[in-house]
Amino acid sequence: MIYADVIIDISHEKLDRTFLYRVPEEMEGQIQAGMVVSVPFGNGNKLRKGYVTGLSGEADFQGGKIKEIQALLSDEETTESRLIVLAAWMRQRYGSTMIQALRTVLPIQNKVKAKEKRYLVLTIEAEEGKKLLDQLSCTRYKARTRLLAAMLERKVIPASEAAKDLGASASVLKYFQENKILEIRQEEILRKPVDIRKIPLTGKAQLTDAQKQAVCKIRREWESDNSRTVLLHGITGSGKTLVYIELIQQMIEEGKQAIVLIPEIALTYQTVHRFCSIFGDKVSVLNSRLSQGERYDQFKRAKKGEIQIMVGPRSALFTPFPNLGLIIMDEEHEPTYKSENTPRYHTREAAVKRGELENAHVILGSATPSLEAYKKAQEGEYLLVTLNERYADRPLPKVSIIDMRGELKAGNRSALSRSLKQALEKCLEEHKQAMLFLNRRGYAGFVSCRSCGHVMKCPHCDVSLSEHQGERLICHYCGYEIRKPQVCPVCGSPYIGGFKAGTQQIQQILQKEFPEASVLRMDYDTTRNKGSYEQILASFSAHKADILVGTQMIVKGHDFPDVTLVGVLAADMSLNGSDYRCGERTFQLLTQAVGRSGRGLQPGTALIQTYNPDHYSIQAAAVQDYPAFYQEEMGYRMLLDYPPAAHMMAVLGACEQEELLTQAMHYTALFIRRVCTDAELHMIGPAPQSVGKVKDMYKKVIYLKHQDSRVLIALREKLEQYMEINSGFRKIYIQFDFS
DNA sequence: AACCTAAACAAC
DNA sequence: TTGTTTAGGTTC
Repeated sequence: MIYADVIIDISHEKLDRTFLYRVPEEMEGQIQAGMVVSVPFGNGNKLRKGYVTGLSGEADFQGGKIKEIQALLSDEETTESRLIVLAAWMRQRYGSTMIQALRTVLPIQNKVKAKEKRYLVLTIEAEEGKKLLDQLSCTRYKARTRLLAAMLERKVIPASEAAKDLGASASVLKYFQENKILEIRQEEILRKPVDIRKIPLTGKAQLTDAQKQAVCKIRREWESDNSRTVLLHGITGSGKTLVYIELIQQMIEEGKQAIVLIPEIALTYQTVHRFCSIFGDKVSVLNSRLSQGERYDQFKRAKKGEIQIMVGPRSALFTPFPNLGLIIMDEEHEPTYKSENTPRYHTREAAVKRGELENAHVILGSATPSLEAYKKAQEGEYLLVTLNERYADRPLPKVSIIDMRGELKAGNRSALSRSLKQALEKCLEEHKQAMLFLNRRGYAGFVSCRSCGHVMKCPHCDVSLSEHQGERLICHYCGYEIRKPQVCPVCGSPYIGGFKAGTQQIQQILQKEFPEASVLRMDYDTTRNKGSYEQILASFSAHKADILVGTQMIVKGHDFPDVTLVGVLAADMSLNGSDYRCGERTFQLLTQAVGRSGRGLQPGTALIQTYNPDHYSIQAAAVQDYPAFYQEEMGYRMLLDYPPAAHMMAVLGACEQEELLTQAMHYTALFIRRVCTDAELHMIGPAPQSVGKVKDMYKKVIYLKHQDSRVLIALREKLEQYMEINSGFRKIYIQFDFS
């Protein structure tokens, strides 16, 4: 007798576990984990869909109430079954309900109405049709005659075309339908988000020797018995994409499919363009701006074998390809690869897991690898492949670090240093382009009163309001907006003003300083409309503007050959974060930003403005020395037991009532101390999260560090049980976050 | 989600 | 006492 563990397809926390069902004898040979079955459930024995997650020889459930599986809804092992195994792994690794994990992994969330196209199909023989046509042409039925003549010629005509070009109204169609002369057939059409026709096929570019060597090294690894994940470390401008393209080509020739992961929507435009120009309609795209229906259609197309390459952000990892051969994760270090929703999975880990389950190769690519990946490469768990030369021997840009404290001493209080101003002048004279990077959107970072020091804060969040153009104050966390007050609301002083320039202000300053130059701005505020992102990039790429000012979204992956100057306006901004990763983040942003310069024929320069010119992240980024940075940063992580030196789990709590949250987190800490007496476990907190209140929700956190991730996972499971039983946690939202 | 049960509540 | 609403529990 065989039993199956089945998860019922009902989204409810309390149903989020397996139920044991008996497998009827006739199914014993076919049933497998991952299959979709129909089972009687609940008091009314209503038939419901369920997922088989495992099979066992004996029943570990007593009570004699075990019911029998009604039917198999899928009759073969599907791609989805492997995705279900991936979901089970995610549930266990990151902590979530199985249904939540299944929902992130399986595209079938809610039924989406398929878009349809209607066709007219002739159902009578040609001869009979001709006879009819002769009869009709003698009558006054002009529209009927026209339609029949066209139908005889083409047999199948799209309904829209018949209506528009032939003037075939509904009454005409009705006549033909009633006399069984033609039929209207409906065909589901799958929406295509990329219009391939607009992108010309260009074919592949020649690989450089360094790229060829990298490809060879990767292929050799793939031929070995237990091939490892590859970490492709290529400096900015070394042409990692060409290496990807070469390897994808190989996969397609072998009849396999490839997934290309990119950090976020921002990057899709250029990457997709690049892939489409080589692989044409074999490519499809996913991004968060696609509608539910479009998104679902892309998965369907992949499953049907219509496409071979899927390009998209982290959700593209779950594309149900029938024979997945390769997963490429570009810009592997990007923080957007970490999911913010439960299960809070990291795409890197999930990609490696999926590669393992599907027997597919995985390549992680970056100019500034995450410490996690680089450490694994150093230890031999990943294969490290390095690209050390820029494409076509272009030199790396000359970088100077500008000490802004010196500027202050010299009496320059502007956001632009004197050297940057000079460099901009020179750049504009030579008719080249410049990019200025400032990671602060809006007009000013915060607004405060010069006489009493009062800072304008958001009433719903624990952050200061940012000033935007048009005398508006906006909260960047919840979107709360008010008019800028004329006088200080506390002391009544009129001396109230903004501090710390944002991108809007920089744009204004530039327009004033360089009235003849045209300045584009790209940040969250200018890219909210569909297509605006592409528009800005396209117009800057066509040299319709001289200077591009923007937040971090401008530093990633773009290739503008005319840019010879990059200016980083406040390099230390990301250094002052409360996260242990801020050094790494700063290094990555700066390296990527500096790498935008000098990608064309002209050598480039870069200027980094900072108040911390001696910080190792800034120093290492200036000379693009990753190993040096890694050494330094890793030493710091080891010292303080931060990942990847140890594993860390954050217990995040959120609640509308501050008191309740404080108590609950206090008891959580006590519980942790009680159940885990391991001296190796380091606990920090409970403490307020870096932003202690967002949208009227108070937020607190406990950090737990341990060398062994299994200890943390076990602890998480105990905590989940504790919180399930204890009614004090009813109103508290708890999330677990691994890093 | 769908169903059942017990408790709370209102009306007779 | 009886009917009606509602909160809470159970589902292999």
